[in-house]
Amino acid sequence: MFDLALHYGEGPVSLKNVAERQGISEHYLEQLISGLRKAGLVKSVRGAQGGYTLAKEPNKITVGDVIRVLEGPIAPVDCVAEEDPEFCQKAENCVTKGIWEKVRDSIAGVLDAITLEDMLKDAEKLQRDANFYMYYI
Amino acid sequence: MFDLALHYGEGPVSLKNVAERQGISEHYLEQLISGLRKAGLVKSVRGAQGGYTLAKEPNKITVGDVIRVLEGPIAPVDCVAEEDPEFCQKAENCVTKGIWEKVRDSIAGVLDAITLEDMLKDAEKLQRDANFYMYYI
DNA sequence: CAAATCCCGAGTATTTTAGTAAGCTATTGT
DNA sequence: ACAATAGCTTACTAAAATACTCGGGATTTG
Repeated sequence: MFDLALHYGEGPVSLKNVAERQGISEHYLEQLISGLRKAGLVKSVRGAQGGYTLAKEPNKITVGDVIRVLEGPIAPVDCVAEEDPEFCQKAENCVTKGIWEKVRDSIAGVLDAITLEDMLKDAEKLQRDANFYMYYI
Repeated sequence: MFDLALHYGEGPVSLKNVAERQGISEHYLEQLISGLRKAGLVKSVRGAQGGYTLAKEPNKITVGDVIRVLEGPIAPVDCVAEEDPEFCQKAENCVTKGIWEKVRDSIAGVLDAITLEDMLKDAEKLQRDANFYMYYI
């Protein structure tokens, strides 16, 4: 998704290209992006010169959106999963459940606050810093 | 650890009792508490009438302390583990690493802010609420 | 038509998790 | 002394999750 954000507005990006640039197997990417497409985060264009594009602007997609599709609902333990939490008999007077809920919300808070656009900015900064050190040495 | 906190100041608590009260196998508890003892969070007393006690007051032990012993260093992904993070070639200009660091710190922040004493208070409240509903119905 | 791509379902190797099992060692009460 | 209690240690295991690979089909473009 970061790679797609990087080329947002330049037409469809093929998985072959993403695979090469990011060092991830094309087959594996296909599997991952399938879910992202079904979730409406990317659009696909079939056939030669086809590929994928983000379905929304990079600042409208959060890391939380992506993670929830790829990894499932945020859930430090199953009984406090964001979706379909696993039923537990002891839940009524369980002291740890409240703790896991706090953990879950704190994770979600972080992930939902970061957009793909934020990642682009961070990447630029990383690049600038790398260049700085290059010249310095 | 919560059960030991519950009986803090009453002498050693045997794993047999903890196992019965908390519905966890005694054998499994032995395995878990072994690490907690080595980490200095509990003290053991061998022999008949022996058992375990917290090594510090409940307000001096955080959930983070316990989790780190039982589950290892906090690490949403291995490359940002609190201890001995796994080396990654791409780390130099990895955009996601920073995100995972924020997630890690946010989890640690929650867990380190809750003490066993806090859990005792929460448990009391859960108990009060349960009683309230019992009378109400 | 052929090449480039997306699309889909199955299969797999490794690791982690949450335990079980068996047997030893230390202490205490009678 | 000795039996009962309870801690201590190592090894094993069953099930699930993870991170993939593999093969083949469906679409579109030149």
